[in-house]
Amino acid sequence: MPPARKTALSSGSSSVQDYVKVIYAFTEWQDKPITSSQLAVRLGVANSSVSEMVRKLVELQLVDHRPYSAIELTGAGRRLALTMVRRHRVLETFLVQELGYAWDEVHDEAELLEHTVSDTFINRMAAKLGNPQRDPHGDPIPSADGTVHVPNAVQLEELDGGHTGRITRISDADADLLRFFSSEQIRLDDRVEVVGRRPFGGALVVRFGPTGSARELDLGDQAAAALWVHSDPHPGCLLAS
Amino acid sequence: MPPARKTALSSGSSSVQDYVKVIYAFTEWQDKPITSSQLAVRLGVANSSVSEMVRKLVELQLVDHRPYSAIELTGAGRRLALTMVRRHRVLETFLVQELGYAWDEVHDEAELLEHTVSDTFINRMAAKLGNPQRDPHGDPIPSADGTVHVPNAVQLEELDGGHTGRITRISDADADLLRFFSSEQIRLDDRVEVVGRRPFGGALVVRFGPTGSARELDLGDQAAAALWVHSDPHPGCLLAS
DNA sequence: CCCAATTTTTCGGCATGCCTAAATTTTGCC
DNA sequence: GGCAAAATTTAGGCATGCCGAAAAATTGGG
Repeated sequence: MPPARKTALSSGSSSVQDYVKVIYAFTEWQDKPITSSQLAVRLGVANSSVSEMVRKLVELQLVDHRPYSAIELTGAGRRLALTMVRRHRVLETFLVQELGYAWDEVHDEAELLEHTVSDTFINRMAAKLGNPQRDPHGDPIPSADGTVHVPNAVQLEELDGGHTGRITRISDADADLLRFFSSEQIRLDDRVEVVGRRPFGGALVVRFGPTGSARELDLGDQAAAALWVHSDPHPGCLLAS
Repeated sequence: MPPARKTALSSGSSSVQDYVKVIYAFTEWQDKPITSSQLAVRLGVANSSVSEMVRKLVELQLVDHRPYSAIELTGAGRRLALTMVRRHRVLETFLVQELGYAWDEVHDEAELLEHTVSDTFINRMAAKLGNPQRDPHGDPIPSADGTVHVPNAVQLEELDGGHTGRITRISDADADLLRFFSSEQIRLDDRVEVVGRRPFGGALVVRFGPTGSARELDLGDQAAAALWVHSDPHPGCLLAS
């Protein structure tokens, strides 16, 4: 008897889910596919572990991979990844809105729960929340059928002086950073203006808050990379025709 | 460096938690400690697996055990078990009250989640629910500090004809049975009267509902064992002086 | 173009938990 | 009390995922 034939789309083990999720997250921003060693770093495992697991993911038809080349999700892999992303973000939203968690507390809890909860559970949470489109950090929540609307934002880091915009996304990867943003009262949907950059690769100077009472602030590289901005059209930039 | 020294009270693996939970659940009703083979049946694993795991539980000082004799929880074991029971029952209550789950849907979901959630998560759920004393099946919810009030109920099965009482607890072990109770409109806190027993080990005849419009019903052994009743004092029984 | 540095894979090992089959110990019936 | 049946433990294996070390493939600088 064949061993209980996986529902194809269905979960896979907790490890499989993590691998697929990280591969997806990488591709979401970089346009290059992820390499074995980058995957190892992000998962905190040895390169050899990645090699083995990737072989398994190929068998499960979740990724495409030729030896010594980069790793790309298949359609099924992408669907699984989107399921995991949806779970994670619905959970985070629920923790904040219904259970009074703070911004910086939700990531780790969601990271654990996302592997365990049923689709029913997620969908009922989402329904209770009114099927929100984004989570507390501004990350888009894929719908149950797997569609996502990724807002076209850029990292604050990449904007030149003079640009203005609205914060649409704040990376939840580093809880300390989130606490820093909290303490500086930097929040989703705040307006922001890039003033300039301190010389010799120094901090980014930005202005936050309403145009009258704006606070000026120095942001280090990590902070500037964690903030994603929907940039307003700018005189010096004709890309947005 | 010693390997990340367990917080003593802290979780243990998912398997350890299940073993401890089943050992506890058994002792909650039977006054004899559980044997190896009974444990195997309840966990759905082979006897040999139990032997191995019990050795590990002894090492972890969660149970006491001499070879070939029964298995008993230590203080730490009981504390861990109560933590798990609390988690399970808070989860069940939350699923029913906040997410609109039905009675018979919650057990399996809670069974999975109880191993994954943090204490914070459980305590915030409990707080949101107003720190309930019992779950949707009437099972008592241990408080965060590990105190439980077990209502002194007996299985309906064990009552003789003529006894009356109130249903205080309905075992959630069998979802089909729960659906049966639902369809028969048998609910927590309903009054019940034992009419008698069909001859030759037959079904138990009981009467449910308000004294005027009561329905009479035959209950099989499994159904009668799943219903726990707080029995009223009875003329023929002088145990409650 | 070639060789050394880097990346990736393979190879043996470890830990967890489970299994079946084979001891071993206990129990209960006569 | 003895002996067979039942319960329990030990022994040897399997699957999953991880590791470090060693081998193999790729790469990039001279």
